[in-house]
Amino acid sequence: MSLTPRRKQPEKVRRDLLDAAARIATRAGVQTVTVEAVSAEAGVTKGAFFHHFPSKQALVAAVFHDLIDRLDAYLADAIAADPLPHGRFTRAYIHAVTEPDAGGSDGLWIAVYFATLSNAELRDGWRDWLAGRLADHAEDGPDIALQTARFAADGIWLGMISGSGPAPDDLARLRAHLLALTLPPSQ
Amino acid sequence: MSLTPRRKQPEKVRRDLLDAAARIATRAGVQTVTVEAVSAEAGVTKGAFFHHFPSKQALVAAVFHDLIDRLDAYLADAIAADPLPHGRFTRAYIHAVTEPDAGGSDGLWIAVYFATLSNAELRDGWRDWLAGRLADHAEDGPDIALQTARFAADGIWLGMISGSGPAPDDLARLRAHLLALTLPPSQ
DNA sequence: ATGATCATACCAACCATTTGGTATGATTCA
DNA sequence: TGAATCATACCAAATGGTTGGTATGATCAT
Repeated sequence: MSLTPRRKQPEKVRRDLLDAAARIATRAGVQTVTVEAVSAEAGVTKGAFFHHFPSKQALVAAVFHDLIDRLDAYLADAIAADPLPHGRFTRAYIHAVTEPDAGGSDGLWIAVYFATLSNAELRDGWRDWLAGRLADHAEDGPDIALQTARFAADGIWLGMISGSGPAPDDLARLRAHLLALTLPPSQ
Repeated sequence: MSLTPRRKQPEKVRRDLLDAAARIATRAGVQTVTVEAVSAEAGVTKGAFFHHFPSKQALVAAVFHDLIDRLDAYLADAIAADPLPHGRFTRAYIHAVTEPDAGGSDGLWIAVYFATLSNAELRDGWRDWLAGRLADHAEDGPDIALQTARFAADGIWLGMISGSGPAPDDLARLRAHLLALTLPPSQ
């Protein structure tokens, strides 16, 4: 690990491009994510961009999968740390979606929205991913209370990224309430 | 309604442009809403478009306000028809958001998403509108169960427009469950 | 070791298309 | 006639993508 920086470091450039795209989407909105803007933000030229990605679409897909992977890792950890089986997945999902910096860097979730909603192909990818996770935790699927809690988390997330979300202390109350909803019926 | 063809009717052209924009956004996504596409869909040229709207931004804003007005009318009706005071607004909101053709033409809600999320100014407009409605029905605001139900409705709506929504019968079950959540605690 | 060889990583300039917007002229209505 | 309504033709800017070329570093025969 030499201190003299490697002059060519393709992996880092590729990573920088991915991060730059997410950062720009977070900072200035979806429509400002252009190939040139991403390249400039990463400190590189368009030529380099198209060396690493065959198209802008490919970059978007890469950002998407990158975040999906992060989300998967977060969920797996949270589920493993949860001693109560019932509603595990839903609780982890609530945390991941509701805490802005759950997946790593802050606000990166806006990029998920950007990738997901603005593109039909990735929209299907998101749907399939969610269906897959629900299949992995089949017991969380049909339960109507858990379903409701997950949709409420989605709604809160939508509010957060669209600026009409709850105030911070309201958010904490809501999260606690949603988590309470995931507990088994107190029969 | 004369059979003699083609009298000029500027109001109708303006309406057609608004409807065309919403229709295109619904059919083919946000980024396909261009002034040329909207003009063509309305059976008119760009010249006519810019005669009725000073900019594309103005068109988007008009679509937004148009749908807001429709939503307001729908909510007012639903609230007036609801004999139970507690949770009136939230129930009306659930219906409006959860039933695709609640506001009039089918699927027009995607245009709300398009107008709201893709534009900072209109995002603020949506937030202010929602805050205003909640102020009108202050009793529905802080109640955590009602808050949860509204956010869940938002989440369902998000799923519907992003293709990852619940199946039709699941949707009916969910709506019923959300409506049940709005009833006063059975003390 | 060292020089030739070659693939990878990157840059700078350019291209084709699309987009929002404008200028101007033709019709239509009052 | 004169104002409103629309069409045609055009423009400047931005965008995704391409091209030709350069710099760097790994490989390998010598």
